[in-house]
Amino acid sequence: MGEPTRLKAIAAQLNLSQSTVSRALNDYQDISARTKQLVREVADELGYQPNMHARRLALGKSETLGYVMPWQDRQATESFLSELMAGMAKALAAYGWDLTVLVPHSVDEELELFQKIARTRHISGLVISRTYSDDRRFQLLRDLQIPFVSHGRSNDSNATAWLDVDNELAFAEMTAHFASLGHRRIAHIAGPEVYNFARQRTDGWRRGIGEAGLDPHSAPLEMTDLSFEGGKAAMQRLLALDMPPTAVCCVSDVVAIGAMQAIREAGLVPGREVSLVGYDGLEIGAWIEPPLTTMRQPQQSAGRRLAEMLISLVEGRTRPSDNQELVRASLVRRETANPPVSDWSEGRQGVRQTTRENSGGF
Amino acid sequence: MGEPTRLKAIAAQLNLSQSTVSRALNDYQDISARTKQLVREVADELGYQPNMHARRLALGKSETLGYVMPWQDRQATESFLSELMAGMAKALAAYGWDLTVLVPHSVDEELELFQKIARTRHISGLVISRTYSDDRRFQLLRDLQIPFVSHGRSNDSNATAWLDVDNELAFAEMTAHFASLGHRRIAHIAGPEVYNFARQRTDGWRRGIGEAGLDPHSAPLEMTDLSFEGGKAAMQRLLALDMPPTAVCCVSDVVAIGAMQAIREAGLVPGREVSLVGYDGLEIGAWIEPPLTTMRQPQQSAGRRLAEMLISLVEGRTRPSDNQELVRASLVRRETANPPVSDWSEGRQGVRQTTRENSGGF
DNA sequence: ATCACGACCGAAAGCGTTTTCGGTTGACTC
DNA sequence: GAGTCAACCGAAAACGCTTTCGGTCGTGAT
Repeated sequence: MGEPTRLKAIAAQLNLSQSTVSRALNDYQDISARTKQLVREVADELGYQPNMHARRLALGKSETLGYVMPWQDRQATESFLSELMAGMAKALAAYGWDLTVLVPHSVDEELELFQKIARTRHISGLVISRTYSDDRRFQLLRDLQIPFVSHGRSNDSNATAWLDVDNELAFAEMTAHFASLGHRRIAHIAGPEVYNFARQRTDGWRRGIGEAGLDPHSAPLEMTDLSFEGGKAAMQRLLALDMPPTAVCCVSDVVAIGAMQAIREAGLVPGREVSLVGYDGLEIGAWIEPPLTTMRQPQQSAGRRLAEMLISLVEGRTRPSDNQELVRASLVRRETANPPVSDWSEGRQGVRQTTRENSGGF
Repeated sequence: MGEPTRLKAIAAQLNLSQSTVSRALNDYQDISARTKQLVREVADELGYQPNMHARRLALGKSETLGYVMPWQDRQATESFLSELMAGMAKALAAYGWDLTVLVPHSVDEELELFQKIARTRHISGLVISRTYSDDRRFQLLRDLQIPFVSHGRSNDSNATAWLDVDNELAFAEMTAHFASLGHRRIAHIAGPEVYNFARQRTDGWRRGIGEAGLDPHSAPLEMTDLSFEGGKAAMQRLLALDMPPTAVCCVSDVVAIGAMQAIREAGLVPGREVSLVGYDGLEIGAWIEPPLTTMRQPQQSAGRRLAEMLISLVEGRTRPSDNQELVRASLVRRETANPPVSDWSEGRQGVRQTTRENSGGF
């Protein structure tokens, strides 16, 4: 209680000047070891903590990073956001830096926010996420000379700092996994193309299809938004095909859970007639029936890396292009990815309204 | 690009002194309307934004609030955390304040963190959550004279600021709801007593039991931790009772979802032989089979209120005890709360290993 | 004994605001 | 036409830190 102890107080107590104390605490070379020792002792005893504002004003830097929270489409991101942020905050705390969260209501407001930050400079670096394939933010942040790292790449991220999962590899592997289980009709429920990660995942799936010796052009592909309802509707469309898929690579867990619902409502069981794999590694996936097989990337360590990269950028120790990191997602085997059951879809043909020729191919 | 514009620059451009410009921007009375107008125009044109550190140093306050993220037990809280934080951040942004997130690893570290904040004062107020019935933080924060508001009450929160859901009312209503549907054996799966909200919910359930004319002492009560597994295990214990409940009030959605799993594994269907209601209003509850009935409180507006209360505390406009707010949770009717089916448990008696007398009671 | 030179420290100038305290105008009173 | 009083503005101190620039020692070399 009372007033916090300032530099002045500890200087007075030791009959030293304020500047000496400051340099002692900052480990300057021109202060004797003995003095440093003394100063540190008294500082500890008095519980000295520097006034951040004074410090940051003098230093001209803020030691504060901002995380731009993706908020336009609440649903999909929510669940692991806090984990990511916790990872960042913990890493920053180790350096004595702060994390402030920024919540723009719209894209335009986000760009305005950047302008403002460029002027106040009270936030010295930004982490952005939910990157688009065409993402205006990259150009703007470069122009404004705000250090930043993106969680996810973009067409415009060749020379900037980023941390991304290898989405393409993940979905190629996912597809290969299905192929190795014996599936031949492996569909993909894709997310909106504007999101770069959605495009990457589709690319990965397509690559996997090709590598499995299947035809990418005839492989079933449905697009949807990143929601439960979207996944459900997309799956319904897939089930209405002449040759429904026996396996589905879903762009996200939430979408996959929606797809499972559609499968059940069609009188089938997820993981039997139709296998599926989600993406994100949401814990809830383990709680549904049957538990959803998925792919996970560790969010907390991602947060840590993002923070570390950004700090080194702000400090000028590295260049943006030195901070590009691709991490690998890993498969979380649960119960929705199994070998195909033999020809269930033929049995269903009778049930369906329209009966066309099964187009050849596979 | 280039240097941000400072007060000095706009003063020079207008042949005014720096202090005049400052006062003009802050709408002091001793500056002529004309001058104010001029200053504001030039400021806009140059895109002036004050240097936060200088401002906060001069003002002696930080215009930054901290949110202490509950991190000890990751699981249960995660999902709506980001929503809460978004609510806070948005509200703060309207005042030009910042939100920084704090992630202590342990209780002790949290207390240390408070000490540090008390000295640096670079965070002028705290929002804490996950309150315990006996919560040391309240006493400490008062001693340190750090303005704070808690999201949830405690034994020690009579004179401090808080925002809480009326947990007791919610669970009393939940229980009454079951009673009105015709249930007589209404159980409760409770959370750890250390959490104040868990205790409140148990109290509410007990009150509801009494108000329904049932006997609180013989009503089935199981405690567990706030996890899927915990809920599952607790439900298994309830199902092993001589007279299993036909309805269960669950302390949280996650616990309820675990309970549903146990019900299914016992060959029963949630919402038929055993009804249940969760708490939290998680979206995922709508995605499982059958969709989980639950109770919800709006997280985002809670965040907003927490921020507003804390600002007014920091500004000294109100006293802590003026900021106590109880909000009401509302029932989200989905499909797991239905009238009891007639005497399913008698049929099960044969299946069970031990067959005791059904004790009379109700 | 002088000079140079490190080693160590103090004085003081910033950093960019806010705010107090006077000081200069002009109009208005009597 | 001297005095009063607003109205309006500038100078300067303060906030608490960092950092530059000298300055004072004692030591060793000359």
